[in-house]
Amino acid sequence: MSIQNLIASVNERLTPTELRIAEAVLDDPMLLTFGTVSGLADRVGTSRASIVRFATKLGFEGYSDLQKSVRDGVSQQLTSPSHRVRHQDGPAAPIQFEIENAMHAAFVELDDTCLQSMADPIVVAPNVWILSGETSMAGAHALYSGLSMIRPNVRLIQEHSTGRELCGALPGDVAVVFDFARYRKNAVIAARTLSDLGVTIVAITDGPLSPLSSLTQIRCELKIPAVGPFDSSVPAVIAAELLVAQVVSELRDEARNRIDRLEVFWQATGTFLNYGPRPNRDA
Amino acid sequence: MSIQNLIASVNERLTPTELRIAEAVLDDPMLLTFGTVSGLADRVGTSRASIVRFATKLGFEGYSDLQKSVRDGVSQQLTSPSHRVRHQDGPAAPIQFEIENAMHAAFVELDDTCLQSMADPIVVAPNVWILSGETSMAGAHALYSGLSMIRPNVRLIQEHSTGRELCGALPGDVAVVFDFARYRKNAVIAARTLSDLGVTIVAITDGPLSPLSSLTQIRCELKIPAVGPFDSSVPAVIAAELLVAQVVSELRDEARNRIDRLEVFWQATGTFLNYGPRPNRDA
DNA sequence: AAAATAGTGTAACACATTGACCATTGGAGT
DNA sequence: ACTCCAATGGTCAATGTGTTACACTATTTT
Repeated sequence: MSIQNLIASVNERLTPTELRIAEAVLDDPMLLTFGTVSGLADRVGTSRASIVRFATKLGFEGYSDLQKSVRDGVSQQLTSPSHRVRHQDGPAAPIQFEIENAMHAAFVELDDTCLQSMADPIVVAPNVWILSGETSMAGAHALYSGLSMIRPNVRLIQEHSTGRELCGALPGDVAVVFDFARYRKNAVIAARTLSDLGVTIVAITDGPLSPLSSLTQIRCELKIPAVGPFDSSVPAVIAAELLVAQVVSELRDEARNRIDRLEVFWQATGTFLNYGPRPNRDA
Repeated sequence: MSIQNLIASVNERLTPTELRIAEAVLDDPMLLTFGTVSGLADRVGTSRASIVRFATKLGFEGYSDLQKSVRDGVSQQLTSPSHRVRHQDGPAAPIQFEIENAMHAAFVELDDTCLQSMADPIVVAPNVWILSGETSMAGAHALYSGLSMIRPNVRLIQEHSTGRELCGALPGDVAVVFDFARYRKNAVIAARTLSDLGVTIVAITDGPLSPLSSLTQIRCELKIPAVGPFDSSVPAVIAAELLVAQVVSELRDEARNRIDRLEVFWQATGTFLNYGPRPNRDA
């Protein structure tokens, strides 16, 4: 059983310090294979005793025992060459290539100018409506999730309730519409109706030939790769996330305040398991 | 320069004892990687001092220096590509770079073995339940969208109706749970309850330290980059899409038939604007 | 508010490793 | 025979290792 699985099996019972040890070990397993108790303790910023306790909690006699176990695993890996080939190229190699291509293209398309032109109307609009076909819902959901955390009056429209929900749309509002080849009739018609109403349309779609492209200049055009029989949502999700980030940077304090208030709610309702400082946070 | 080459370069000047040491080391390099002076001395049948002299003759400061050199070589050999990816990201890497790194890591993690272990239970389960925190909903939605097109009884559980919906779960069912750092209490508790009920848990999460990891062996562990103030859903979406593709390839005709029937419905209800052959189709 | 408990660090320990130093061996040359 | 010298083995203090017992703190329970 690998050290990762071993940690996984007890991760609920780890103390804060032991968690830090686990993180360090998972981040760089070499620390265990070659390292010493003292080295690991210094690296984690704890005492040697805690390292030993960590080893015993994992079910070993002590650190030496744990290290021996890890080394045995490493020896096996080294002697069997199968391990090295397995990870080179997965079965998804062509898919991987396609998706990475599409991602590159998406990042090129979503440059500052494009993102700004899409974010500007969202910043000032009283209401933001998000429309999407059922199959490209992942991108719409990412946008909804992000936007609704940083500004009010964001609504994700489900296909079955298009009319009922959209009847509240007013001139000056913004509608962000996701739609890709084999364009959903429902989404396109709703977008056209909103456009006629004076709602600004922001289109996230797949090319100048899209029916959405004729509705608005504010749009981005993505390359959509296939994963198995279906289209990938990854480009749409990236577009949504970058758009959210752009809106955040334009709203500045307003967005930050809202996030702070949201955080208060989360803490009060005990939404999350841990409230410690996030591992990767920078804004 | 490898230890073999190093020995070769001085083999003319080795004393008989040193030759025996060299033979032992070449025969089993692990002796050097993990062994001690005493161990090696006993194995060769000589004194510890001779081992040290051997090390200095090879050009090192002492035995420790030699061992360090060997270990560095070994480390490079067995550092997996995914690990290398994870470690090359600097402190302030641009978003694009971070996301592409995370994608690479995701493709490495989601190899055949991993995808199969996750797809197998989904293929045979009577019911599939998809759980997710609100913030990682995009991945869950991608999975729901894909799976529900290729098999029946797939349900996406919203946080507010967890209890009402999940009470229909039975042993033998499968629950696919998305959850990432700052784990949603709701999702974790629901997963644990289902697990106790005898439902197979498939976890898409962010490491062995996730509370989900202690529930099941069937899981994948993704690196989640940050986009602005929020976490990216891209890795979760990719995992979902690859998983769908894997399930499709295992279901084969059953999935194809279902897609065909769905197509008939779409045509009958005029869901799409154009019915021409899809641009990117291959399965 | 007091007591019990869990978590953590400090200090002491027993032991292993290491390389410098010295002793012994064994053979080659004078 | 004797010296010389490289090769080898042994000893030992210094350092570093893993481990354990104990004390302190924070948290929870009573």
